[in-house]
Amino acid sequence: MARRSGLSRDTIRFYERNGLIGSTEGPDRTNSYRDYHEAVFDRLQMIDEAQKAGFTISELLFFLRQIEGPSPEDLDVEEFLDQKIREVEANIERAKRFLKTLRATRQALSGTS
Amino acid sequence: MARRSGLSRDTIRFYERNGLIGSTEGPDRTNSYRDYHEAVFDRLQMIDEAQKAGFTISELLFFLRQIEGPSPEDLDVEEFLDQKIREVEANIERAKRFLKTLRATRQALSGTS
DNA sequence: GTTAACAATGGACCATTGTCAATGGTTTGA
DNA sequence: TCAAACCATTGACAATGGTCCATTGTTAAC
Repeated sequence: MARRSGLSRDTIRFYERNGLIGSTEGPDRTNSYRDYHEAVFDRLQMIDEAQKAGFTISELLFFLRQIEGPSPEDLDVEEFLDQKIREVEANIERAKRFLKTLRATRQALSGTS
Repeated sequence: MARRSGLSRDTIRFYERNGLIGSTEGPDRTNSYRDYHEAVFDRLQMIDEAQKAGFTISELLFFLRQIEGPSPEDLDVEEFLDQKIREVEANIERAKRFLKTLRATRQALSGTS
């Protein structure tokens, strides 16, 4: 799973410790090797994206719990999502602005040298 | 400066310790109060943006040094900038993708409840 | 049946990016 | 002149997101 997902083994176990993913006992009960559902792969991909988009572990936890099984907290989650959506949008705008600065600097340099 | 920039005093001093900004001795030499050039304000703004765009302190250091005073390392800096520009672009794309996920989830929820 | 290569666990450790607290000096206004 | 409100310095502390290590168990190839 580590190789497939591009994450390190330790990172995956770190996520597992934090409840972001689950593992099952492997088919061979005589050892303690982990086994992962296929869905865990997708989830890891999304965790990685979310993380890079600025989600903290606990935000992810909250979010993922909802995706998997809706609960009475739905309203809170909607607010949370709206909030997060605005945040990510703001991040994108900020990044775009900063990109302009970078490009301008890059231009200035190539003119100079 | 802290009030104007929206950063905490400690954060500003943290940046100063790390060489991202400079301060001068104040006009009154009998105390040890700092004084900041007007340019420091702008720089703080940009540091904040850069930081949120994923630059580390040391990357910023490298970058800012160049902006202020071009050096023989210009070529390295061009490479560095090109690299960083690609990174930020990739971040933006990733964030956009993730935004879709968020919005889809949001939609699903509001349909449900 | 031994060895290399993998797996699990627990806990220590790490870098990054700040934040806080203790201590002590300075300024200002009443 | 005294207090409230600043400022500086130093070094400890903290949260986050991992990473590493020592120990021990398992598997597989030879």
